[in-house]
Amino acid sequence: MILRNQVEWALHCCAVLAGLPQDRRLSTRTLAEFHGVPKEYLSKALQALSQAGIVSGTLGPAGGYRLARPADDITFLDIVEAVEGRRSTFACTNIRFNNPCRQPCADDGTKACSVARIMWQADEAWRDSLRGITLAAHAAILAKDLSPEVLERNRQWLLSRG
Amino acid sequence: MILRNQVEWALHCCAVLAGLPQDRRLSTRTLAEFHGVPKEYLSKALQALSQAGIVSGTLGPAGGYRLARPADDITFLDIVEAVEGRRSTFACTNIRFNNPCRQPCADDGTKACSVARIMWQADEAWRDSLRGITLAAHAAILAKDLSPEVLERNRQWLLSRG
DNA sequence: TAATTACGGATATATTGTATCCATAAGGAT
DNA sequence: ATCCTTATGGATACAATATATCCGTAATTA
Repeated sequence: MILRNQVEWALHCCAVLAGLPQDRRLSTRTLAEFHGVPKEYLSKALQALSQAGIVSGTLGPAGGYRLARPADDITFLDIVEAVEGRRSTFACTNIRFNNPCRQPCADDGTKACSVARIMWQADEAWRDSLRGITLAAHAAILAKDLSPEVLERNRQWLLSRG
Repeated sequence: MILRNQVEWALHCCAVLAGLPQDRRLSTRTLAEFHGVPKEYLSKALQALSQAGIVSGTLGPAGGYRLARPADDITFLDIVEAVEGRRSTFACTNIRFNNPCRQPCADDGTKACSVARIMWQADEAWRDSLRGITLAAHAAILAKDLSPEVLERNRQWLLSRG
């Protein structure tokens, strides 16, 4: 069980977009070169983000992507779910109903399986954690991790491409 | 991203074993019939549990599996990790190092990527949640969910098989 | 008109999950 | 002793998903 590579790419792309002026756009080509990942496949992830309303894409030359909302209104969970989907990591197939000695309606079956409830509760803890981190909060972390020089150099390289 | 079917099977098998006397054993055949899952494939999950020291398997007729430890000393996380492995759901490929304008040693690279740290923190929240539920705790939940009659009927069916 | 872009569909390949089969060793019953 | 049942582990086949590429279309700018 592991998340798609696209999740990592999408998170880094959004982090990059969050560090730029809202009106500036970056093309798939630029984002792919910056991160060293295949352009065509990255495009699929960006399209998923676009469809989820996290980024906004425009056509034509000088087109590309920008964040569709303020950075403090986009959480890591938003991005992960846009690319990975919203299904729980645990799929309950209701094997309790396969029980050969179970009489019909012995238990009503309206309640979810106790095992599934526990697993879904853990998923919710995972989501809560990711819901607690916005792109703005991540930018603050990044500012502590990297030197101003590195951040500025990246910024200039990206803005020179578009 | 989704957990193996084997995780669900392993959890239910362990829950069943937790409801039986410690000295009684259940065979793969019985566990597979009870849950309506393929015997050969379930066997792989039980072998993983055995190798992780969660259940103990013995050979020969009247052989089978029992819990290797008391039910209050086995957590959901133990079982999930035995079957699914201990890798994080997020694999960091360090795409930050692909940055074309990055100068060598601009940042030291000893620190994990900020994105990965956030994702791994969420994984830890997931693990914490599963670590908090033991098989004994689950048995108490099950006792509330199901009627004593159903539990006893299951118990008798299982003990009659072995 | 030409070039560049996002977008979406179709396809191909690689990796992983699911499932089965078989050989082996060990324990219990006859 | 012999036979049956069991766990264990290896090998294999098949299905589903992830990864990646290619192409056609529409929109936008120069």
